[in-house]
Amino acid sequence: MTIEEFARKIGVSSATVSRAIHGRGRISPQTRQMVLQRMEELGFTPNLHAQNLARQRSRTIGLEYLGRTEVLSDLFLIALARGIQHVLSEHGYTLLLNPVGVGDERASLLRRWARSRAVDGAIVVGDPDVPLDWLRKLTAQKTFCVVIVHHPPPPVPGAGCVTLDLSQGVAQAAELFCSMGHCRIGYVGSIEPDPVLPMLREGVECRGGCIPPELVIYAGRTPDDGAKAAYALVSGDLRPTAIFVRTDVLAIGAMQAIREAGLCIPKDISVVAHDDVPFAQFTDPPLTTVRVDYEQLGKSAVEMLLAMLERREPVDLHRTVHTSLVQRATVAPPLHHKTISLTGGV
Amino acid sequence: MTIEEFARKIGVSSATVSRAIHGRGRISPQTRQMVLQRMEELGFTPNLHAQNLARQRSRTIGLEYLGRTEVLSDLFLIALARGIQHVLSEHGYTLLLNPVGVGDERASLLRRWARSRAVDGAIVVGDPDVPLDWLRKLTAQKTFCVVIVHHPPPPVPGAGCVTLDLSQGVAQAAELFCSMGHCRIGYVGSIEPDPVLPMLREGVECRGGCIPPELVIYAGRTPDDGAKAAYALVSGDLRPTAIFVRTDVLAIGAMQAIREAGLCIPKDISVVAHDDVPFAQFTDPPLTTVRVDYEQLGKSAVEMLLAMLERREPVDLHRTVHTSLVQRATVAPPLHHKTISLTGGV
DNA sequence: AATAGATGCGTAAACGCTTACACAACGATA
DNA sequence: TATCGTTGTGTAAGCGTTTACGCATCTATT
Repeated sequence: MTIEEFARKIGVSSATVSRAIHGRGRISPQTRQMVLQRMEELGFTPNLHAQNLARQRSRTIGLEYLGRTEVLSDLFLIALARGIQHVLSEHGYTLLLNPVGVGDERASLLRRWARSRAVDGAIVVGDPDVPLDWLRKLTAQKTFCVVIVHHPPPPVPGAGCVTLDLSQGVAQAAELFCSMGHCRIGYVGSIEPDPVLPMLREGVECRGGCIPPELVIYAGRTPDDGAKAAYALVSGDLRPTAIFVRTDVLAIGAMQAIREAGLCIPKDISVVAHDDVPFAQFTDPPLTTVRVDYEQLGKSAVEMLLAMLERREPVDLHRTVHTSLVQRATVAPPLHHKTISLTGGV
Repeated sequence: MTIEEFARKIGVSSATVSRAIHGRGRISPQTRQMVLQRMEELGFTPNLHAQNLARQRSRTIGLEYLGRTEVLSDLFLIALARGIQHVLSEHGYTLLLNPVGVGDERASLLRRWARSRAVDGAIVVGDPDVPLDWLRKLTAQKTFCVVIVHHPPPPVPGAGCVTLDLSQGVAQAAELFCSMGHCRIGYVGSIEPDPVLPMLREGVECRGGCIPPELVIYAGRTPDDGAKAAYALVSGDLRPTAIFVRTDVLAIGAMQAIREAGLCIPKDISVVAHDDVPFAQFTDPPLTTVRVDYEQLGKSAVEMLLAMLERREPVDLHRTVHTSLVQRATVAPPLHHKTISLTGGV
């Protein structure tokens, strides 16, 4: 049923129906009520594509991740998407997730979406940053963007930024390690470049500890990657008394590898991870990890984007989200008094 | 840039550009190549809404879950969505995820999407089934559907069905329990109605075991729910020697509760769960669970839907996906020879 | 050389909305 | 009573595509 047919059927013009739907323009309250009610009765819903075409906007925004995995494969992106969708749906917007493909491939898909007006705007998660010229091209097409990055880029008109500052949580982890007496710490990274290692190292070194380069491994993304890295660390000549693992997903594999090596967490080796995904509190023992409030992050980003899209006035274009350590049970003081054999366990 | 502007700019008509883009209609190969190349150069992308309006279709499908949680909150739905999106993107389709809200709320949103032509079709996951009249209304609006359910509904024109048959995996679990010598088995369910318990009970009883009604608890969805239920089971008068937990997510909490009760898995109590989500192999010990190939399930459903949408053939409107048990390390024979005190551990 | 069918392309009419504008009806003011 | 703003509604012109149709132009057949 088209708006024209529907309008005839209830004895008004299509313009009146349109005004009733949007509550804008001059229309008497009675007529509006009547139209709305009969819409309900007859089940009329305006054609979305015609609306989008006429209004020159789609009330849809895209979520884009420039990293090497897909949005639906990463727990943290899922949490982010959830936060975004909550706010979005309250404002009648729709979220579009870029499908498969990686990095550049998706970056250019987003540009197509922008050009075809599939989306009015986008939230872009950097990995860890966002190419500046690409961002400029996007905003030049009147597609508003909010980027989520570790370091704020130079201002780009039409683009906002929420920076995810990991330093606090990581500093707390360093402090915990050192206060427990750990001074030789291993590091299992995910993918380079990685802003976390320098932060952690600074925190550790200013307290007299160290993260020796030979105890740094960039593992990858999967639990298996984490397992391999942990095994390497733990079976090396100079076993660390504690390790920091860049993501909980890596850590779940790392912990398994450590167990299988006959070591006990946290007695023989302490572990701190990063992200605090939902399963982190259910590992054995529960994982001490840096909490990132991804839902909050998503909300901040989308609120900023909506402000840009709706008001079209320069809102505050920068926010920061911080992290903090949540202590559970994978950290304990090191065993200084004896050497532990790899296979013997405790 | 509109197609008209672009066409003028390269010296042809808009119709020619359109024909070049779609490769349909009468157009010389040379012209087509030229247009395509200049599109690349000038960065022209047709307006999606105008296309959708003119073609009366959006190449978009919706994924709908009629249960009580959101799509992005359930690991199994995420896996499903991933499988769907893979196939979809190969065919130039887009996936739309219904936002927040539960059950009926979303069911009526999907109807709106269908009426507004936001989606051409939908994949509907029942919980556990799909209201028949609702489905008929949907297909009556020319929105093709594929439902994923436990029991195939009577045929509805315009709707396909893939049934997820859990019986095999559950039967294997029953067999494993019994062959190990467990005969008093506890059950932690999720939400009723639940087709699994009858299946399990049948398998257990025909081998001489039992699932006493007092050892059946419908817990909920979260790990905490699972923990509470497991604690109740394990601290009751008649402790089961093995428990079946309806989902891995419940199980992860249940296992923690069992550990905290001082019991050892699998020595003191065996656990089998259901779903085989990604973290299942990384619990301690690795979880024996019924594997559901959600990505495959999603692929089957979307292939069927695409066949209907593209009108290739009256495809086979029914498929079945089966499950199977993956044995890891949470099952062992029961300790028959002594009574275990709750707090004492082993 | 005349005709018929292909072939390639342009013109213009949808597709179903929104909204600027026109206009009639009305009460308030001069 | 004449004038004026105000209010509610209808008319019609976009929005940017797709595609049926018509018209040249070309090749193949007689």
